[in-house]
Amino acid sequence: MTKFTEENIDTWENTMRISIPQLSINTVIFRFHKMKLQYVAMKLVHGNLWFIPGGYVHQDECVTDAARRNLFEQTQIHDLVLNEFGTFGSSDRRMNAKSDGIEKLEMPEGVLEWITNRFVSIAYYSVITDPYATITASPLYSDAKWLNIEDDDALAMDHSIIVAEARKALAKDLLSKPLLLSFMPVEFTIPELQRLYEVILGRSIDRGNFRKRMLKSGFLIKTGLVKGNARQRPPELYHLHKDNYINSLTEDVKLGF
Amino acid sequence: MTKFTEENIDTWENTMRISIPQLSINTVIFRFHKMKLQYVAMKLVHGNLWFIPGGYVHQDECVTDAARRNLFEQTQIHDLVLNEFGTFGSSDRRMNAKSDGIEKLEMPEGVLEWITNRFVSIAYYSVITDPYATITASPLYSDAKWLNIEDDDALAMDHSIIVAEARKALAKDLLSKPLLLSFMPVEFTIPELQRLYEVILGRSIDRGNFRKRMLKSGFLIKTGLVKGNARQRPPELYHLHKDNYINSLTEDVKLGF
DNA sequence: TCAAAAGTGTTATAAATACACCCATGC
DNA sequence: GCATGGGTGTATTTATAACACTTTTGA
Repeated sequence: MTKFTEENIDTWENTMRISIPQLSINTVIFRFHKMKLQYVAMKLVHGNLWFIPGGYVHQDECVTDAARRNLFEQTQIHDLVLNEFGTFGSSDRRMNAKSDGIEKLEMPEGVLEWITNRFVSIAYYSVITDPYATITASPLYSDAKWLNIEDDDALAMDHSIIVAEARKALAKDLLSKPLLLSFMPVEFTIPELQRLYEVILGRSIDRGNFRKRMLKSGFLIKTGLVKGNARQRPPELYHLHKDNYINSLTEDVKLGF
Repeated sequence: MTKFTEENIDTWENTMRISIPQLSINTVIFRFHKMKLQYVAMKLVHGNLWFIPGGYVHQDECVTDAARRNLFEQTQIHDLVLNEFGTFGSSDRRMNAKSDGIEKLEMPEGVLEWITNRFVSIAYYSVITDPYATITASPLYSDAKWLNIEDDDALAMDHSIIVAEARKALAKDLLSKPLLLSFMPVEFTIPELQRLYEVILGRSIDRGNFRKRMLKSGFLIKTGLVKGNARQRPPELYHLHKDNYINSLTEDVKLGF
């Protein structure tokens, strides 16, 4: 796709008409896949610039609904975790038509003006359960892929910063938001869970202590099955006791008194 | 002030020209005054509706700078704590010309249209050191006062919710942001500090344990003076050891392993 | 039998919690 | 003296952290 079709132009003109100008949504879509924390990045049709998914807020729609609609358009999944974690609003926050290869799309002047305007972006993160994660592209983007967060690939604009902040938000929300419901498949092992915590927190955790603490929480139910891995002792499979897990969550801040 | 002056109209028309439409800033300005956590509310000229301070983002200005400029316009103080804590963007988020008494201001149609438009608001909180807190009004507002957060007065629009969320943000930031530098005067007592923590956290704290924990942190320096209060043992005065206090702050999340 | 990773247990230290008791002040 | 809130100490429990040992598997 090297230029806009008539249909694309109509879609964009409609979007511009019904959306709040200069305000965008960006969502960091996470998954935990093969022991890696990953997020979705999309490539602009021309050039080699990668972005995280985004969209606009319709006039008759609240911001979180816009984020949810956007997420659905991108993943075709309803009812995902969706948490707002910050606003990105530097004064030079805009796409560059030349360096970003947007002008090669040969879009109408009005659309180009809209797209290259200064945008304030409200940032969300979401979590997708691994096997159901297919991402659909949009007219602007020709490719979508999962990047490992530990690889810190360079993204366009301030999107690398947004991803980094999203990871911090994950860490802060680990005890208060039901993230495991989305991160973990129906059955999983404690070592897998530990890797998730480690990559979110960015530090290693003692195996014995992690296990002890997790089992004491009371939301891990042993299935009796084991995961046949490789040439080592197979880890035991657990599933989440949803109610106990939800009840274990707390907004409390640990202050030490 | 019952209607707009020529000068006000000029100011507003300039604001509209240079600001991002449908995007606003709101700031909850806190102080700790006479053992109460308070915030600034401003009354619209007509009617009896109270709002928290707010403003707009100029095209050439980043969002946090806009919040800072706004705060300065309202308080005449530079360099205050300013933390973003959320976005408020429901689809019906707008002022009502009739019920809010805005139409009585007899402002030009363009200004009225701007003001009563749907706005997405980015919310900040700030903290002001008690004795320096004078608030200046604006053309829209005839009165400004400090409200006690525990009184939960009803504010216009979603502003009560914004204030409640701001308090939650204070609690979350208590260990990671240097809030005490702004909340406490140069000299203060440990019981005063404890009341601040209690009102922010919304729960009572054991006196002995609070004291022990605070003194162990190493950022409280005894001045040797006491605060002559009333008919009881006078509490000792302390001041903050700024470096030690800053060093004691941490972004770490306590997870238990 | 060996390496590798899982599972379990022990111990030392530190932190959280719940109190009890004394102290200084003004009335 | 006494009520009031401030300052101090202690004991119990719980949590954290470090680490050693055992188990299970496939090659």
